[in-house]
Amino acid sequence: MLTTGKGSISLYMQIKELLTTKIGKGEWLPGSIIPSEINLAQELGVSQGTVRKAITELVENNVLMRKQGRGTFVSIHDTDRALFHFFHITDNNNHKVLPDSRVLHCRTKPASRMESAKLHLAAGTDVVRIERVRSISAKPTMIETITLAAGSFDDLGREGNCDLPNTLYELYEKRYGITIHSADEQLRAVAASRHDGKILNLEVGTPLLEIERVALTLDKTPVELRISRCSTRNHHYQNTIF
Amino acid sequence: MLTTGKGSISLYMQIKELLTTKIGKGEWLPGSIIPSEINLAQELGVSQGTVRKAITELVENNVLMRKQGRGTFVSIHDTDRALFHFFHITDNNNHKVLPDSRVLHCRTKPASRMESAKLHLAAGTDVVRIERVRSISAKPTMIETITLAAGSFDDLGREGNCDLPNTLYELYEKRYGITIHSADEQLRAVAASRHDGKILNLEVGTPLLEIERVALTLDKTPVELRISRCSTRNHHYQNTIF
DNA sequence: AAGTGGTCTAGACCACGTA
DNA sequence: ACGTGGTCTAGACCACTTG
Repeated sequence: MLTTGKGSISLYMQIKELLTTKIGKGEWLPGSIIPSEINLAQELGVSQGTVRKAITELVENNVLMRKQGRGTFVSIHDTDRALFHFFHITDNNNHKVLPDSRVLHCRTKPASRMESAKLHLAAGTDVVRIERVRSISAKPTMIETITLAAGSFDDLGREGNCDLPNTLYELYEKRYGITIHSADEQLRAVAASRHDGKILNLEVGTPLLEIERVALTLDKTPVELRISRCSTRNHHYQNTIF
Repeated sequence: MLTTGKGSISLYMQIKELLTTKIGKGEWLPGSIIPSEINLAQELGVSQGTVRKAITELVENNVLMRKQGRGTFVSIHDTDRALFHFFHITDNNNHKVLPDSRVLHCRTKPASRMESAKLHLAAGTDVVRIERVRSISAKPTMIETITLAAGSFDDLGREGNCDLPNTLYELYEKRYGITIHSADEQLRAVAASRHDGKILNLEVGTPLLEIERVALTLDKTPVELRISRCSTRNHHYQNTIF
C-alpha cells in the first residue's frame, strides 16, 4: 500500500496518485461524493492532515470540489465549467456568451496524418470528424472541425447519430465516461477560405483567429482535436496570465 | 494587528495580506529574503503552520519563492521568468525563443482615449509610447507598441533615453521599482497594414495575430499597455488550460 | 552544528449543511 | 445533534544549505 521511509515519495503524494487513479479508472464517478477526510485517513492509516494536503492539491487541479458541511466531490463538467474554464471567446466588453451550434457534417473516416499525430493514433485509424458552425446572437461567428478517435466514441457519428448537444465535453463525460481535464491550444491568424467566407458571411481572405486545441484526460491522453476559426470582428480570445 | 474571533477573516488570510502589503510597498524588495516561518510566527503570535499556509498561497501566486534549506524570497523578474511566464509565442515545435528587439520610436505624448481607458489615466495625461520590432532567428516577426504612464517612468523616453533592454519587465522592476505580476490579454486576427507589411516584410492584408496586453502590478494597477502584431507563419501563441 | 523549509501527527474548536 | 470541511495549534522528525 503506502510506502514510507527514506528515499520514498511523500505520503500525501502517494495518496494524491491513489485518488487520481480511482477517478481515472471510473471507480469514483464525476459528481459523486468521496469518503470523508477522516474516513480516508483511517483507511489509509495516516492523519487527517495528510489526506487533507492531498485533497487540497487535487482541488487546485480542478479534479475534486469541496463543499463545506457536505463533503468532497469528483468534479463534474456542467455547462458552466465548459463555459468558464474552456471557452475563452468573449465579446468586446469581456462578457462570455455560450454560442449556439449547428452541425454541418459528421462522418467517420481514416485519420489524416495530422490527426493521428495529434491524437497519438496509429496511421489510418478511423476517426469521427464533425464540422459545425457556432453562432453568437444569431450571427455565425466560428467554424469548428472536431476530430475524435472513433474507437472511444463508438456509436457517435454512425448512422446519422449527429444530433449533438452544444457542450460536447458534457456528452463525452456522461455518455462515454471520458472527462476532459486540460487542453493545449495553439493560436494563429489565418485568411478565410471560400468555404469559411460563405459560412461566416465574410469576404475571402478576411483574417480569422484559428484555435487548434488538443483536449486531454486526467492522465494526459489526447482525446479530441478541435480546430476553430473565429471571426474577431465583435469578439476576441481572452487570456489572463497570473 | 491581527484580529481574531467570530466574524473576522481568518488569520492566515490576514497574514497573507500583511505580507503582500510589505512587498507592494517595497519594504521587502524583489530577490530579498523574508524572515523565516518561525520568526514570523513568533512576531505575529501565531503558530508556524498558520504562517506556512499564508506563504504557501503566495508561492502559488508567484509572489514568493521557497528554497529548501535557505529561506523564502520575494519573486524576481529575471529573463527566464519573463520568457516562461509572460511570453507565449513559440515556434511550430512548441519551443520558446526570446526574440531580439529593435526600437523604432520612443516618444512622450498625451494619452489617446484608448490608452487612458486601459491604463486608468485621466484624459490627456502624458504617456511614453515605444514602438519596436522583435525578430526571431533574424526574421522580423512582431511589431509592438508599448504605452506607459509617463509619471511612473519619469526619465524613460526623455532626451532619447531609448536604449532599452530586451526584457522590459526586468527594467521596470530594477529601475522603477514596479513589478509586473499579472496580465490580461485579448487576441484578435487583423490584416497587416502597409506599415506592418513594410516592417515585417509581408503583403498588405496578410493575417496577423494581434495581442493586446494590459500588465498589472500586485495590487491590480494597470501599468503597461502593449499591442503586439505577430506573423504566425512560423510561430503561434501557445496556451495551456488546466 | 545550526537554521531553513518539507512532511506528518494528534488534537482542538469553528462554520456549515442535513436530518 | 451530527458529520462534514476549515482553521489553528504544538511538536516531532526529515532534507537541504550554509558556516
